[in-house]
Amino acid sequence: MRLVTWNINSVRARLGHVDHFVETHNPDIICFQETKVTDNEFPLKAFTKLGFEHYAIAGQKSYNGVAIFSKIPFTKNDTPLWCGKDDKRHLSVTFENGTELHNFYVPAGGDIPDPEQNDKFAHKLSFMKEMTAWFAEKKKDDNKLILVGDLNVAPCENDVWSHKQLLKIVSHTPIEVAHLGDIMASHDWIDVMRHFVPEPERLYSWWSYRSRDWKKSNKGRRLDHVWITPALEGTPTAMMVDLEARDREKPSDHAPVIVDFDLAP
DNA sequence: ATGCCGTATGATATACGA
Repeated sequence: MRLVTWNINSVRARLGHVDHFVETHNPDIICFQETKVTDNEFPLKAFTKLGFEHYAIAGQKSYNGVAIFSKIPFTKNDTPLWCGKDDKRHLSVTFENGTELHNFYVPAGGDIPDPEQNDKFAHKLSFMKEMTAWFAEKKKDDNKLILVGDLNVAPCENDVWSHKQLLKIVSHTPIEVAHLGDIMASHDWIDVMRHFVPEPERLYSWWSYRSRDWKKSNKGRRLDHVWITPALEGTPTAMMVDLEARDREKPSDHAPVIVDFDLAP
């Protein structure tokens, strides 16, 4: 089973990229973030044409939005109102073998890394705290869970181009890294990307639009994640960040992360 | 942190991304 997480930065602006990606990598399941489209405007036909018969979408106008497309059947689960907002940042589905997939888009958090001065940063921290409490509440040793998405935190030193220079930059501040660590501890989550590419190797999934040559400057960050619970330990067989997608004409600023599992959900 | 791009919107300026 091949699973993908991809912050697409507008699904409608990126349909050609999706076609190319699916033809090249033939995923079974794709989780998108930042679809930026309401459910009634979602370009579903493009996905059924690609063979994704099963889907769950939760979007809003302009901002946010998550979606799951799958060739494997699932049932959609109810999800909480994170921070009391219905802002379309989480989808959860369960496959027939009981594996539960969670697709998250954690708030970006704005520019100033101080919850007193910046409501967006306060929202990000609260969102992560709620995730910790929610998964702690849900925890059972035999839970087969996969969590993917744009978590907007690059936790390891080599998840960013300069650990030292980004310590006060939102996405790599110690408080965010600690909050992400709390979520990981809440269900003993395993970081699948770092299982395949351990520190101190550099590992990024996002590069700013603002550099002239993203590949040459390579000032990236690992904001996208794939985690599994211990009940699924050993099932991932390969991981790849698709740099080619980031290098195409008018790309998303995030690259797709591909993980292969020895699983038949 | 540098550098200033990209998406979306009752748009031609502004919010947001990170």
